[in-house]
Amino acid sequence: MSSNTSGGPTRRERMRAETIGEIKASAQRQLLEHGPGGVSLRAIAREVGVSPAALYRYFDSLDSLLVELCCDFYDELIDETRRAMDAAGGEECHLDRMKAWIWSFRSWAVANRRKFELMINIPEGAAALGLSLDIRRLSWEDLPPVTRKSMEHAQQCGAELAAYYHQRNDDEALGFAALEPPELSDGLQRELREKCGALIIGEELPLTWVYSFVSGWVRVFGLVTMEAFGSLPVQENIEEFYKAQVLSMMKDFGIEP
Amino acid sequence: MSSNTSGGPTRRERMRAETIGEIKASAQRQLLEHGPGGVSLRAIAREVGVSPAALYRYFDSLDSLLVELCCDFYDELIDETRRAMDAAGGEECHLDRMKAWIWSFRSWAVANRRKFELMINIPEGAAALGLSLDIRRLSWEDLPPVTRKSMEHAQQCGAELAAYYHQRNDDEALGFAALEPPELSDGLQRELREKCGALIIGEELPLTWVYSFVSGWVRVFGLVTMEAFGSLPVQENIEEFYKAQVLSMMKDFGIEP
DNA sequence: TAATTATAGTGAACGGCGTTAGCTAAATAT
DNA sequence: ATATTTAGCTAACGCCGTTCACTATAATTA
Repeated sequence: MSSNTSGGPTRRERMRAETIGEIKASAQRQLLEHGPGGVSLRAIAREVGVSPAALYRYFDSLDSLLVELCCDFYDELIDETRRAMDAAGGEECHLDRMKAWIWSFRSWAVANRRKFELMINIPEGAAALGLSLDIRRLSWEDLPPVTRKSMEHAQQCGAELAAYYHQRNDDEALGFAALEPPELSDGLQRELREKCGALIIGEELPLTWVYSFVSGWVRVFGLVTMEAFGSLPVQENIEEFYKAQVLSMMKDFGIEP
Repeated sequence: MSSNTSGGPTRRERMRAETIGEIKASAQRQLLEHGPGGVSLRAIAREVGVSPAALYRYFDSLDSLLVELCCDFYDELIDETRRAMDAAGGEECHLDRMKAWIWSFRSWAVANRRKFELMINIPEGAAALGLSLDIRRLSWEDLPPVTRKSMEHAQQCGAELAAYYHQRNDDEALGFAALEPPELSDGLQRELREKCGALIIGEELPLTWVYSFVSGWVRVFGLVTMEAFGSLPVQENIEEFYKAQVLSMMKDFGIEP
């Protein structure tokens, strides 16, 4: 007597989904209160009103529960970033959309320090972009889920850069704009183009653009993690400092506002 | 019957110091093998050949043992950096000494990922520079020990920047060299000067220099942490990429090699 | 409808953990 | 020689993640 004949999810499937939701909600509460490492299966079981062993019907282990949480957080981040980018302007506003990406990344990470901590410390997630080497030989579907989400997030920005590049390239009056890198060996050039170009940005761009992208990526990553971990020297005027840093970056890239 | 009459440490003090050494050594072994979080008091006790409770004669808790380990690691890092800087050149070579600082920081962090992980994740250590606000009202001796060490490390580089500034300032032929920041509010200007200037660099420098220093600091921190956590896009030609980044930074600051 | 199978749940146990309390023996100090 | 400080012990408390054997209950099949 399954309701599957009417197409929708089974009654059991609904119950199961709801239970999973409760478990995750409880785990998230504990994460927000005690930080990663303060999340305990037994405490979750107590809160949900079930025996500890029962949780193993829903998750393989505490770790895999945390990984799933992590993926959810990436989805949150990606959604919010998408919204912020769309609010910044539609087509032809790629520069503003990139700024919106940076800014919403920062705000989300700061407003959700604990979640962000977890995302950074999750082993497979941290090695997200670093795995690029093996990534090339792996199909997208077989990547560790956190890695995939993390790349999805990076690509939001990379795609915008590519669009911006084409926009400037089509309009001959604008010409090119990118940081001129020092002389680079063939090996590094290839690595930059293959990994960062094809994987992050999604298509092949000139070396100057790829180098600029990676340089900017490192700066933004540094800013966001330092602020989230509380090790940014500036503390009272952080927002302004951020904006100044973005302006400096653009100036370095030869982009005037 | 204490050997204290002859000035040296007591027999008991020697024993105690040796035991502390054994404990730390065992803890470090576990850290290197299993990462932070994989260090257990009971396992240490087993390895040292003593009951778990006995360890509490030497350390207040597992956490404080980890904090002490952390301080030792900072000493290691600071020592190695000092060596590298001295090897890079004596007086008048401040630029090379700063490069050496960056480079040895990077190599140490990569060669000692596990230790570096611990240093980053130790709560009070991470908030090192971020605490600057309260730091101003605290005497140096009362700072959390990890914070002090971390600042000591940063100051190694900051002092060099100050010396470089004076060198260029004295020699009128060279003039100034620093990144021109965008227009900054009075509040941010004061914060930069007070916290980063007085605290990191050790003396007051022009705003352009302080801004350049903090900008560079963020970039280096981003690079080092990303590489240590394996999330740097470039993987095969990291060293060259690093050197390129340093060159780009210098170029941005208006410093030609 | 009756028999069967898949699923969500239980309780008890294993081995691990950090930490505390109370005790003993040895080393030091008086 | 006596008193005191110190290093060590055992045992226990209350956590933890995880596994195992077992039971109802819901869904499927004959």
